[in-house]
Amino acid sequence: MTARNEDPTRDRILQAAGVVFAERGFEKATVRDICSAAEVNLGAVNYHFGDKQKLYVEVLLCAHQDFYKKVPLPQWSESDPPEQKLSDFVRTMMYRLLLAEGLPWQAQLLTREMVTPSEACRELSERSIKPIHSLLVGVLRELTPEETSETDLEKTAFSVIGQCVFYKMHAPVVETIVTEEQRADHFQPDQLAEHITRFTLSALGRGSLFELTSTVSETEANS
Amino acid sequence: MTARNEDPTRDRILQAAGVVFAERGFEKATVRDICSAAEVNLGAVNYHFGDKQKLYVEVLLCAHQDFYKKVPLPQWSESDPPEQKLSDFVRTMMYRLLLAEGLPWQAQLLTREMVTPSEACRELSERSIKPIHSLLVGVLRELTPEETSETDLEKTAFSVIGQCVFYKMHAPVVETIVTEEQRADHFQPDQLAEHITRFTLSALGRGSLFELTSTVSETEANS
DNA sequence: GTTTAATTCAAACACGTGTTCTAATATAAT
DNA sequence: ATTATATTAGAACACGTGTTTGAATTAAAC
Repeated sequence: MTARNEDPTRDRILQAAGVVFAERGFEKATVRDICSAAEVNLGAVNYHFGDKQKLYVEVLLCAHQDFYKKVPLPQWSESDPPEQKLSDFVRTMMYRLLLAEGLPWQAQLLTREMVTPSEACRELSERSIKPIHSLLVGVLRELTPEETSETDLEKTAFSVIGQCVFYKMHAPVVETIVTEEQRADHFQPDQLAEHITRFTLSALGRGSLFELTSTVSETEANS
Repeated sequence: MTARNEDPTRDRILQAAGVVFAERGFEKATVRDICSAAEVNLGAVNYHFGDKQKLYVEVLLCAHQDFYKKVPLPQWSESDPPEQKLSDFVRTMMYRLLLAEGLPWQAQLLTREMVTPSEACRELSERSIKPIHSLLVGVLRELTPEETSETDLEKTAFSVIGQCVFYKMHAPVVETIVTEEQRADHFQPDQLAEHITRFTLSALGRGSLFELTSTVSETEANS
């Protein structure tokens, strides 16, 4: 049948476990579900991976490698204005967070770990998170005074990320507050990204929140 | 309801279930734990409440009533400057979120529901969330131009709340990025509240983030 | 005091979970 | 072909969960 493509049950498990874990998370995903999805015997997980947790770590590792090969972090040319970089960063963030359903399971799984890291493999989650964080800090450094402390930069980064993640994590909350129409009309990823970008730029003294379309303008609206 | 209370095991269960649910959440809290903590027979939960879920709803209802009688939302005098109101709001938020351990279990439980609402009783969670949200929107309205749309106000409110909630929800992430010392020195509730307040005010065109230490932060302004 | 209902208690039940066991089978080396 | 090893299969195990049961006990009513 299959020459040597994807038949070794180990790979089938890895694949199936990926989507099941991505859908349900570590706790709620059962070994039986995974084996059933992989069309593999129940004992196979323990035979090939030792136990459920080791399988999870393995899956996460693969997802991490796959994903960051296929979807590397954006890299701008040095000359790009930092406002543009921030805008891109936020938009990418919102896309990843809110459209993860449509993306391959790797993205979903990593997003899940980023948002609710499992106590199992913190070290691994760090590897997904830290690059994103430093990228953002780098952009923010271009947008803040020279003498800004590292601590303040980090808090600012958390302010940006906090805004983004909120819409993913607290979708239920948002749903109870804004109407269906409002959400359809004004709470789509692009619009949210624009709001967050403008809010942040305004906080950093670049542009103002509501008045002008100021993403790349030079208006020094100070008060 | 019943004039006579004190010991009826029902109350003991309610009390014990409160702290156990607050600590571990609905899923991870076991009926055995609760009954053991209440020093009550295992079957008592089912006898008095039907099942675990009905008990949870009951507990949440009580917590909600208790908490909002004891700790009502802050109400300022009309004359208070809106900057002060925002500062108070954010600080209260951070205290509730980050110091919930020290607060009675009701706060912890409600915070938990606010942050990860259980599918069981969404309607109940709404009752905790909406007042907070409208309070914030009210404050923000004073801080934004008249013509600001309701939608923009709401996004701005989510920007504020997102920043606050981030430190609660993603504590693990923060821990991987900032060092222990940094956290002890610069990431305490008061300092985070100040950053968030200044970030937000700056975004709204009031004050600037890093330069001046103008805003209300240290001044003991109790009302 | 007797009777009746409500409550407590210990034990067991039903079920889902991760894991392990042993025999059967495929795969490869000799 | 024979042997040795690696893998699979299905069943069973061990354990934790919420829930139920039925007898024992208490409290109340008559």
